[in-house]
Amino acid sequence: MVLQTGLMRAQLAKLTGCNLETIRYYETVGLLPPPPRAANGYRVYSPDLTQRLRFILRARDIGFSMEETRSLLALTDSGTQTCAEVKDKTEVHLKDVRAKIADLRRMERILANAAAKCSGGEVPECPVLEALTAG
Amino acid sequence: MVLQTGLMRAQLAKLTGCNLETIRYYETVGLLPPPPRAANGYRVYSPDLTQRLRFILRARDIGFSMEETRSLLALTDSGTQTCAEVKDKTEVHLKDVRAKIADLRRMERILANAAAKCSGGEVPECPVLEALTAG
DNA sequence: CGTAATCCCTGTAGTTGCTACAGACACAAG
DNA sequence: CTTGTGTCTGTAGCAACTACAGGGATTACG
Repeated sequence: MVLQTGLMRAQLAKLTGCNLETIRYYETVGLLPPPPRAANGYRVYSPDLTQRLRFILRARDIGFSMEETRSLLALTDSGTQTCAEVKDKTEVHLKDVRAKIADLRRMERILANAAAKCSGGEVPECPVLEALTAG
Repeated sequence: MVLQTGLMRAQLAKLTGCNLETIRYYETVGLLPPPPRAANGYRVYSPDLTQRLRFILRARDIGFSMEETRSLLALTDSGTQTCAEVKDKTEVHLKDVRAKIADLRRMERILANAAAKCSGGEVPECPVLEALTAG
């Protein structure tokens, strides 16, 4: 099966690291639009669908729910919302993203610290919990 | 019900923003240890259990699975692992955390950009997808 | 002091977000 | 022409919560 214009599902899965079935799932729940089909009925994925899937996977990986991801995607599916709506939602997401970054940085600092201490022979009394929950 | 030494479940839920039932769930799956009980059988949560729950919630919020969270917590439940194991796991988590931070920063930049463009009257052609998936 | 409201207990059922499997059709290779 | 691989569909299973039902304890009110 050779397609000059796009990828088939398994190729897309491999390229993005996404599970094969998850791609179809995202289509059924509306995160991905139904792609065009080849003559045999097989789905054909264009580069911009590939890109959209990558976005969804990243959002998932950093802890956004499907509804939040849907809302993020809606920012780009323009024409459906007013400018004020887009701006408001964007700022809400931005605040959320910055909070996540702060949490991750805290965790990064603690883990780096623990790893450094851990280079000796003994298991240190890692102060992970204290350091992370404080501040 | 007045307790001088700790919180009851609903108080803990309110304090941490966690769902009431989720606290009990984390106990059944072993992320939280079974807390001591008052004379009437009610759970009593000490400050360090409160702290542990906060850690779990943060980890969840930034996209760690329950198993990953369990593994992070195990770093602090010392005595169960060798130094080498702790160090290895810590470094794996650290790498993961840094990847998440990179993704989030990318998303932050894009959202901030979109919000800035959006201050005018028109809905811009937000290049959110392109910018996020590139790089 | 009774009883209604509220909070906790337990077990279990439902929801979200995937992930895997079963049975049937498509197509390339030997 | 059949064997193997890849796709299709629908449906079932799993992880991580979340909600609900039925029953006991405490507190508040008349």
